[in-house]
Amino acid sequence: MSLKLAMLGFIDMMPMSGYDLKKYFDSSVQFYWAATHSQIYRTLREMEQENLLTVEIINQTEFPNKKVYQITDKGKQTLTKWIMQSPELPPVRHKLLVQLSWSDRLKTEDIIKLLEAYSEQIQNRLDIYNSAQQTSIAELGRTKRERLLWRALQDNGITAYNAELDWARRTIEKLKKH
Amino acid sequence: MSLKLAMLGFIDMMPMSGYDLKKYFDSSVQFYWAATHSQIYRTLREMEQENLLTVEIINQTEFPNKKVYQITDKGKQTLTKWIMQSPELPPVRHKLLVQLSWSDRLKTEDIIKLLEAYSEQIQNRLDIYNSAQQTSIAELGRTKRERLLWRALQDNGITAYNAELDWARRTIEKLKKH
DNA sequence: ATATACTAGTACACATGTATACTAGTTAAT
DNA sequence: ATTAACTAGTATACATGTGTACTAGTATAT
Repeated sequence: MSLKLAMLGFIDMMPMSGYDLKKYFDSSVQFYWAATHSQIYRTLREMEQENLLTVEIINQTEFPNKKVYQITDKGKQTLTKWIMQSPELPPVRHKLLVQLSWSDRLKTEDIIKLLEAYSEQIQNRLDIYNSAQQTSIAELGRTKRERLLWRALQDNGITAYNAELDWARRTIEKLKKH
Repeated sequence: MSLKLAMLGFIDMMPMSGYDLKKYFDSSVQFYWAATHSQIYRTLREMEQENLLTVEIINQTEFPNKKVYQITDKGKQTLTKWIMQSPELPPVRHKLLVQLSWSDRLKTEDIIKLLEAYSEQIQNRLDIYNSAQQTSIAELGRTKRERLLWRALQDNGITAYNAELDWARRTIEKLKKH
């Protein structure tokens, strides 16, 4: 449902192809709702069958032909309905925590190495979030309030990853003191 | 893989049935790696075929018969290998953020209601994390260091949800000032 | 007396996500 | 001259996760 929601939102901004959608996903929502191209093309076909979208085949000479999807009235109504759905807690799938659960069989230094490697990954992600490019995406919002919202989405990632980084450092300290 | 890792870890503590496993999942790892009973029973069969586990059917008179699974040597080796795997960033599937992405079509008060409903969910989750029951689970660790680790897992959840709660409140304030 | 919850599983169907291979022309780089 | 990257999609297999129905006996509650 959320994949369809995200896709509908983009297509509502502007009619576009699956190929375009994939690029928009990768440059914006990727960090809180990633999608592969297989998923996107499959879901476009589904949404067309559900009459949320209509297709038009655009013939191109220099490039392969493309299918441009447009949102229908039913699609717009569905979009609004989904946006207002009561929010749920994001499901967590935290592999590192599972690893740590059973890591008592490792040497303390190896547990610390796990946490340090993890911290590095987080730091890389934070670097991307703080990059000028990410910031400028939020400024593409169509209204002042939409820009405020998009900045809040970016803030969410930065806040969450900073908390995670703090936690990793605290945990490393506790292991060292132990 | 992580499901198998989590299951192997439990069975390595003590031979047990799928039914037992489900209960352990629900009372401990559930918040960072949830599993349904369908998934657990299916995966037990797979792991037996891969020679990570052996089964023994225990006949019971007052209850249905049960299948008790035990870890093999290969299972123990695999467990250690998986624990040491280089950590990855947890994939994020944050539906609320997708909703907020396209929420500019709502009234500001309705966006705030979304964020408030979300905060409530987080608060509920935090209450569970802070409950005496959750705390005592960490104290069941078999060694001092394992207890330290299990407390760190609990700390991870508390830290992450507090950060999320702070973010939601900040975002509500920004929307109100707007 | 009846309904509910617990124990312990099997069997499916379906939804969602991932990974690759394939086609096929165009442009840019080494 | 050849390789790589870009555009735009199809096809398919597989992995993972969710939901529900079914069996069947025991214990507890109303």
